[in-house]
Amino acid sequence: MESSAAIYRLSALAQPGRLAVFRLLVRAGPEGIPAGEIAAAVGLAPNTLSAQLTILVQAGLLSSAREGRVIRYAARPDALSELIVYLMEDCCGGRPEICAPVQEAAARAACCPPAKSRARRPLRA
Amino acid sequence: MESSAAIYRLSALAQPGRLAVFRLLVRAGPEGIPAGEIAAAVGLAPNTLSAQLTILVQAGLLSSAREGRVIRYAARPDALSELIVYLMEDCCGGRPEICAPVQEAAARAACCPPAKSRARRPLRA
DNA sequence: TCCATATTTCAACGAATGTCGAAATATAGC
DNA sequence: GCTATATTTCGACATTCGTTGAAATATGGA
Repeated sequence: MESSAAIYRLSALAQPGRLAVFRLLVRAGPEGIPAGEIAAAVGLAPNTLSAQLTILVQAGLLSSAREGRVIRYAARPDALSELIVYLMEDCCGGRPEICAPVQEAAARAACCPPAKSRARRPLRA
Repeated sequence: MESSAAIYRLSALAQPGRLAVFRLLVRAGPEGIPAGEIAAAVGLAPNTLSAQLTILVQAGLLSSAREGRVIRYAARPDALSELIVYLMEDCCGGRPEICAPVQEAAARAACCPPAKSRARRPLRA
């Protein structure tokens, strides 16, 4: 992931309204939520929310799809993966004890059993 | 983790200079780097860097320790864990296939073999 | 004590950001 | 075509943010 893309995603998330929207949509899953319902849920004016949604979409964090009169927004899990990987890059540099807790925390947060234990090769060191 | 703390950390990272500093210190490990060397590495004026370091410290992302005339700054891995966990919270809601890729990506990014395979209980569904 | 080095603090400036009201656009149903 | 609903776009405003130059503080050594 490129540095500038990471900045866009981080600053998109670094605002109370947008973070609330993103977390709401992460919880909502792939079906997403129409803009109007999002506005009601997070307590933002429709036009204000529209501006924030635009920023989240441009950052790649959300996808949008029109369904008749409503537009559904959904979180893009890949965008989150990429950002996390970028932030953790080279985080141990040969000292596994440093980033192992980070890894474990991420695994726990994922709140589901590991898909299948695939071969894990240490990239460095 | 509290929402406001997450906002502080995200906006601390959402700026090119600060993100460069944080990543540099993540790579540098627990020994950290003196402020002057950081300034030279990322190409910021000492006073500008000082302001950015203050923001990163206040967000809890860095620790600082004076050593004689220099002040060493180091990344706090726990702060990153907490932020990642917060962003991934409830990310699957009963649909493991959604966040499993995120979890695997995080595990790969950690670039070291899993510390020890401790019991992994699915938190939800 | 005096000086050099390392870092921070202060005040000020231009640029970017978030929110609001009003108007515009898009879709569905009659 | 007309009306109602859903959402976006536009223009303006106050606020916040990042950088700069100058001055201040802290530490170590002669």
